Parts: sequence; structure tokens; C-alpha cells
Amino acid sequence: MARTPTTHDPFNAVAEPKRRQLIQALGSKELPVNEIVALLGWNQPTVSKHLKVLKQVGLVGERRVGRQRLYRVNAERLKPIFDWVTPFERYWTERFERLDEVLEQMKKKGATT
Amino acid sequence: MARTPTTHDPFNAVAEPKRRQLIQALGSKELPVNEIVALLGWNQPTVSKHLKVLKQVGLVGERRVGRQRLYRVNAERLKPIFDWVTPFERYWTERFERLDEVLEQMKKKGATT
DNA sequence: TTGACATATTCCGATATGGGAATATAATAC
DNA sequence: GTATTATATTCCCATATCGGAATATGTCAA
Repeated sequence: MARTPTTHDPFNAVAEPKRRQLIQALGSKELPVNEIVALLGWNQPTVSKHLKVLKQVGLVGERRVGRQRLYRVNAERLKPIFDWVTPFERYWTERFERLDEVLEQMKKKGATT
Repeated sequence: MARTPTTHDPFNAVAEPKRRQLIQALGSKELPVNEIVALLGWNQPTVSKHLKVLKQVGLVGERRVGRQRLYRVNAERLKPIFDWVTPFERYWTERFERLDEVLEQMKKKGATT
């Protein structure tokens, strides 16, 4: 067996740095390939190919208008990644402060020291 | 050029489903290869190989104790993924409710209608 | 039609992957 | 030293990948 295909799921699609850039560049805007090319400075086939992968995984949507194809991010498809990684947030965030908060609350309630 | 190597960054390392399972299985525990094998039901070389990749990217740490090697997750290395994906949360979460909250607040302040 | 513009596809090659099977290394016990 | 346990490494192979260059498709305009 080989590596999991890039089109298998959002995790694999987004492993490619350029594909992440692409998604970020799009943001909430809807852009024609044209402008993406200008924006990122890659050559057109490169952009089209990456868009194809992203479309196959459902990470972007496509709308045809005249000779153009307008692409937009389909953010919901990123949720699996978010959901998988979020539980680990507590290990690097100072949101251990939540614990501190609780302790602070208890102090207040207990009033005198 | 070929695909970005799995050992290049957390994104690529975690693209492999088994590697995600592995990380989840470890959680905050520290386990010897032994138990990981039992826990996941894969064969030992498979586990070792995946651990190797994860270690190279810094996603797990290793501690030697006797003949065993205890592995633990290095959660901070997941932060880049979290940071990249988090900005998109607003597109699928009902935390648009934040907006609603604000509007609600304004209503209250403005009192009458 | 012909041409120009917008985008997609094909062909190529170098490269790494992940699994299985077998084997190597390391550490402890006897 | 020898056996045993714990883990890592090597070899092999089918399979995708990404980029570049060239080319194909599609749509509008004159």
C-alpha cells in the first residue's frame, strides 16, 4: 500500500502547504482562478490542479460564470480537523486558568483567607 | 518533486489515519510500545514505524526504561494545526451567537424596544 | 469562422510512502 | 554465555504525488 491519497480526506488534502495557502488566500472570498494565480504567483496549471484536489475533498466549491470559475472555501469540511485537534488545546494553552478560576471562586466563597 | 515527506511537519505526519489514532490512543498517558500494540491491535513493526515518524516531527517523545521505551504525546506540536484551522471555526459554529449576544446586549441597554 | 481569453488535462519523472516478512539490536534474567 | 523479552530496522513493491511543459477544452467577441 502507498500513502493515503490526498483526495481521501481533508487531513491529507491540507497536508500540502500550497493547499493550505490556497485555502487561506481564498478565505471567505469567492475568486476566479485568474486572481488566485495573480495573488499567489504560481502558474495556472498548478493552481488548477490544487483546486481540483480541494474540490474532490469538498474543501472548495466551484461556480461557473462565463469563462470563469469562481471558487470558494467550504469551511465545514475543516471541522473534522478542528474537532480532532481541539481536545489537545488544553495542553499548551493557559486555559489551565480555568482551573485557577475555579480555585479563585472557591477562595472568594470561603471569604476569609 | 514528490509529495511533502511525512516527516516534514505535523500536518503531514498527522495526515496518516493510523498516526492520528496513535496520538489519540496515547492521549496524556505514557505507554510502552508493548501496550500500544495491544491497544490498537497492529503488529509491532507497524507501531514502531509510525512512532518513528511521529518522533521525527516531534509529535511524540521517548523515554527509555529498561528494555522498554515509553512514548508520550508532545501536544504543543499540534498547535500549528490548531492555529491554522481555528480561524475557520466561525463558519460552522453557532458562535455567530456572539453576534447575537452583542445585539441582545444592545437591546437591553436601549431598553424600550 | 477566427481569435483571444480562462481554465483544465495530459504526459513525464523523481521521490516517498506504508505494509508485510524477516531480521537486527538492546536489555534483562538465568 | 544463552535464552527471552522489547523494540527497531531492513528489504521489497505497488502506488501516488507534485511540478513543469505542452496541450486541450470552453466561452465570449468581432
